[in-house]
Amino acid sequence: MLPKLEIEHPKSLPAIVEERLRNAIINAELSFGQALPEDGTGLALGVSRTPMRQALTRLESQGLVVIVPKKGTFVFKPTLKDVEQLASFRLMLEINAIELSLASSPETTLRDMYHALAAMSAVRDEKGSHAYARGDTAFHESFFINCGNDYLINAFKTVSGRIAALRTHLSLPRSHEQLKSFGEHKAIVTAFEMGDKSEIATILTAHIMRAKTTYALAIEESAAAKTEI
Amino acid sequence: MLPKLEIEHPKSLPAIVEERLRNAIINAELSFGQALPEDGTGLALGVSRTPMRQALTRLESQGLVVIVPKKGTFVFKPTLKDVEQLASFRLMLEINAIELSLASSPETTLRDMYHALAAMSAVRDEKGSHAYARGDTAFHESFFINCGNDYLINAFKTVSGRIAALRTHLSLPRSHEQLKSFGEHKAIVTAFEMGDKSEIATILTAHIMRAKTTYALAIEESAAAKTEI
DNA sequence: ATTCTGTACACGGTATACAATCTGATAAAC
DNA sequence: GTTTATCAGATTGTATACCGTGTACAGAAT
Repeated sequence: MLPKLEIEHPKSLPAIVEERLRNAIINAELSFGQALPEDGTGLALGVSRTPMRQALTRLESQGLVVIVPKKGTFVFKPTLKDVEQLASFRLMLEINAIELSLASSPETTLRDMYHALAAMSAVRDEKGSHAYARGDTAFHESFFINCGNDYLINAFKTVSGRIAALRTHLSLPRSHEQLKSFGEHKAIVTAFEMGDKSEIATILTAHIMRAKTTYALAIEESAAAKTEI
Repeated sequence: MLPKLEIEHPKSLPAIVEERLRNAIINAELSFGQALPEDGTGLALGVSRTPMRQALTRLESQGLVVIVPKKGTFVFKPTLKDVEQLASFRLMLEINAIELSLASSPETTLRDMYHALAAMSAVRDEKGSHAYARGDTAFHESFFINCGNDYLINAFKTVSGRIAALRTHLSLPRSHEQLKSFGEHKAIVTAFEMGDKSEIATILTAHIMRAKTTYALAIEESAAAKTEI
């Protein structure tokens, strides 16, 4: 018997570009509405148009960029309607995912939630860093990783980029919100440990709807700021 | 104020190819696992590899084709696990969509459901035609069209191709199922008219789970047939 | 006869060239 | 001065050439 000597295949260029752009959008290196020309002018990635094009096509299906035929590709720009609909949709996915996780593999889910919670706790005071947001993302991902339904996971993946982008773009300046947010996360874990589904749903609803309000305010503010100028 | 005079832009080649391939997969013109080379060998679409590639990339994100690096692109091949997970996921989406439709625009939803029901009724006896399946698809789409949440619509769109493909590929030979199916659709409309949410959920669950069982059987049969040979 | 290996071929990965079209600016006409 | 016509630049749309990799088949060695 031969020992397993698996090697990792080199990632394809489109995959690398996609990941890089995704992170750039999520971490606010690129701003909403920013143009992303196919030839990569300005973004110093040394790839030709073909892989770039493919990456942009994939990002479009994740809603992170908007491709306007014959005009160009731009980073998505969230509207108030987007924020509201996204929050409702996300709530639906998360409630289903967390209930499935509770039913099928509560131990590993709990472990993953604790991990994320610890990471968030460690960086709670670092203002302006994206570490807390990453922990937040990881916390919510733990429901999906353990829910056991690949389609549900996939549905979350296609919106998680937008959710994460909203978080980093719109919630940084109000870091006192982090306190409330952290408390809610802990409450979710507690309710999960008790196996109280309706309590989980209640807290999750409050949590996500509060986040929605925060983002909605931020969007209105930035819209107001624009008309002032 | 000017009247709105929107024109439809000519569809891009990738969009045409995507739609054509999508329909071909859904209508069983292509079989599961079939290879789809980028240069279109065999498929008489006269386009070059670039738009073909883009179409395949988009179809991959809808789960209709599988792209294996350096090997090729193939029509997806549903497994038992797929069918089960897809049914659960679909059920979740549909229950949410139909409840939203009931809350926000019951009249137009009802109208759309009646339309689809009439179309199904008209072709109920044509065995082997895809007309009934199309009506079925239209019926379920009416929840999403009227639910008012674009993300929910989008999530459904990304799985509707697979659902429709399962329908045409795996349910045709058992056309006596159509009778039961038709009755369930009518029952859904009745419950919707009464505004009875829990009744809707009950029927919808039974409806989708029965479809799941049908597909699961068909897959097991075709797997058994293969090992016999 | 079976297994291994070498080679030819086919296909996807990427880069690039050329065509089509949109945008914005500038100039001309009213 | 306002409107329209024209043109230049830029950017996407599409086709294709080249390269690397995977696969299949045939031939050789055991």
